Amino acid sequence: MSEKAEITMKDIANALGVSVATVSRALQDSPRISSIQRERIQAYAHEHNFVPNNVAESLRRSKVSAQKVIGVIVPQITHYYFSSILSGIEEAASARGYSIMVAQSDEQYDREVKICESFMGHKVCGVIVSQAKDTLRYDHFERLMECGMPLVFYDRICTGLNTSRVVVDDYQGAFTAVSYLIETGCRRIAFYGSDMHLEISKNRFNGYRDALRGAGIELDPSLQYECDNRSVAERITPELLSRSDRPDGVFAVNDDTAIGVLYTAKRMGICVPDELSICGFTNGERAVSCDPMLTTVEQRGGRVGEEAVDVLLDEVEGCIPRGKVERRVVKTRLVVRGTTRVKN
Amino acid sequence: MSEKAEITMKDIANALGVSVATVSRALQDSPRISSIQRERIQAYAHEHNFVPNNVAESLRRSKVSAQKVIGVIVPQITHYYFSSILSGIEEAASARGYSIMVAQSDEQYDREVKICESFMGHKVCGVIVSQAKDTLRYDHFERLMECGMPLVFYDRICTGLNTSRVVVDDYQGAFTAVSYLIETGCRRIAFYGSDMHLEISKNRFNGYRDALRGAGIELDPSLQYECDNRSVAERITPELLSRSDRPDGVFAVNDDTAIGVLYTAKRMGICVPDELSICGFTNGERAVSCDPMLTTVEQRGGRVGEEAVDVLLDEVEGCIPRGKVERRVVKTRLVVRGTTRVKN
DNA sequence: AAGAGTTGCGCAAACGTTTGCACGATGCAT
DNA sequence: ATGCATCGTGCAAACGTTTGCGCAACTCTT
Repeated sequence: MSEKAEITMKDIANALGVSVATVSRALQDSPRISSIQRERIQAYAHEHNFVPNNVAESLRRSKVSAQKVIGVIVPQITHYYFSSILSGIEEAASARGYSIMVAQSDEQYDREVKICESFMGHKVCGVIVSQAKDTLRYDHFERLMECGMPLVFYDRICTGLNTSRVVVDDYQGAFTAVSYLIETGCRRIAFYGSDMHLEISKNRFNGYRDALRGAGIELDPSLQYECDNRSVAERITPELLSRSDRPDGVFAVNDDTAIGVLYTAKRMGICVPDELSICGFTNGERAVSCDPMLTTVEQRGGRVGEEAVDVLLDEVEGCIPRGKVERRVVKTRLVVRGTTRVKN
Repeated sequence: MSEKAEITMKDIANALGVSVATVSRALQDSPRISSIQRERIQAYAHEHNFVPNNVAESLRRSKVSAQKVIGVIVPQITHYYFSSILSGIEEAASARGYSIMVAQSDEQYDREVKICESFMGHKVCGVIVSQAKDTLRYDHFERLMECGMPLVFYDRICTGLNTSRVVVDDYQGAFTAVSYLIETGCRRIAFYGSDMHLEISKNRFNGYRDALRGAGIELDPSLQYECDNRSVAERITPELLSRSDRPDGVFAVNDDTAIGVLYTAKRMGICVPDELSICGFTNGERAVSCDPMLTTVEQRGGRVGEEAVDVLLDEVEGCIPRGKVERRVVKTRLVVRGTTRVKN
């Protein structure tokens, strides 16, 4: 039943006794057509809710311009930061008349390669990507670039490639946060960061370091941990907090970790923030779900996504000379809540 | 620079002195080709990393089968439950060789209509959708169905349409949760739910009601609130908790609301769970971020997404007679944590 | 050795658009 | 009247595939 075959330009042309070319032109408001025909055709098309076949259009145009579809690679959709970026991408893309194809790499290099191939095959007009933790080679990205596919990295950029990118101001965010901890009385501040080969980790560490230096506080390597999630944080923190020279503040690379520290401290009877200030990075849902609520650096994923689309489409639509790399930095913002002391 | 034009079957054909037809057949392992040619062609293709043009393929096949792309409509990507469903969809789809196009309705009917049109134009093979809160008419969905487009609803199903759907066992989840509250000593249990015109809200209420009845506890309408988010919960809960006949348990329609109740209670000096048990619904990240951690009904978004893809593709690939509606229910699971008392 | 079947390949049409070009019909200036 | 733009329309090619059909060159079977 149903299967009421969808209507094509040919159907319209036959019904109205004109050629397909005329229908095509009428529907794109070409000047090379009489207004009388234009209206007649548009009316008929609308009435029979005709919707142009994008596939055919893309094929036809393929020599000059690609499909209005953006390929998006995200490591893990469920992570709040990524889903907020994805949301920003979707919004910006649809505002400019583009659709998005989404695939998750699940942090695996092989999947990333497969996804790139799929995107090539689907003739997306460009790709927005945050690379998998697993990814050390980038031949697949190079292959995309060789084919002239615009590429924009976000969050986890590919350091080996000279491409457009949009990141968050990790250094400034960390610097501001740690400076705030210092202003509110912290003197011994621990650092919980990811693997130092990731750019974001390095940058946040540098912000931390420089804030301390700026205040004349000496760096203590024994306060620096490689830890970027809650379970590890809950495992290693008890040792740290039972030291005689225990810290009076913690800056963590993300909210998850910060929450791990927070609850470990509470469990040990250490009062947050009076005895220990804690600051995270992300400002996701959980930052307001913990008790006390988390002071954290807002990472503004939505904005990151929007900027990425902007950069990409400027390149796609030729506003920007092809090959020029654009680097955008979105500003972070410190959100002060209950896990830090107040200025006196 | 770059722009190294991508390679097509024609290029391969020319290079190897065969026809495009032969190349096509060789690449799809057609039996109508000699193994010698097949290998020669496949080798050449692989070496020049040829990737078939999906757009052209789809166009060619359009009479018999559509593109291997699934359209997905989600109200809000950033909501944890939806992002977990989306993740499940992506995973299941890619496992079966399909890609997904994602768009968010942002809870608006108009956007939903636009998205449906876009999906039609892009010739997706089917659509998976959870409708916007705003959506009261469903002509746009009907139009899709008229064109023979398989349609699967998840979470917020369209009650006016007889289509395939996959939902969570809201009734059972609520029943189990409320029964548990009763077992652990609650006698006066409040209900915080969404607008009763939503199916999920009705079903969860029924589970709540029947659990009470089963225990011989009379329903008290003054304990039922229309409230499905934290800010409203924080506004209305103080009144409820200062009543002389205040409840000793709360069942909330989602974790956000439950957390609102939790913190309101704490602020009022009411001890959770000793004086007040609280149970949510979702089991997202925040459920383990609050203190005490939230007892809640796990909604298993990932599984919902997978099932939706399964149902859709069975229809697309013709395993299931077109037009047969399939209704799947994924089981929920009560996750007991710190906001409920323990059995004695 | 002749017919029948099989194998391996190419031709060409088709999918639904867009667009350069041509062509007839106007309008306008000579 | 003639020439020359201008306007509105149609023809047909092209985009990169897939696939029904035809055909030549084989391999058997008798």
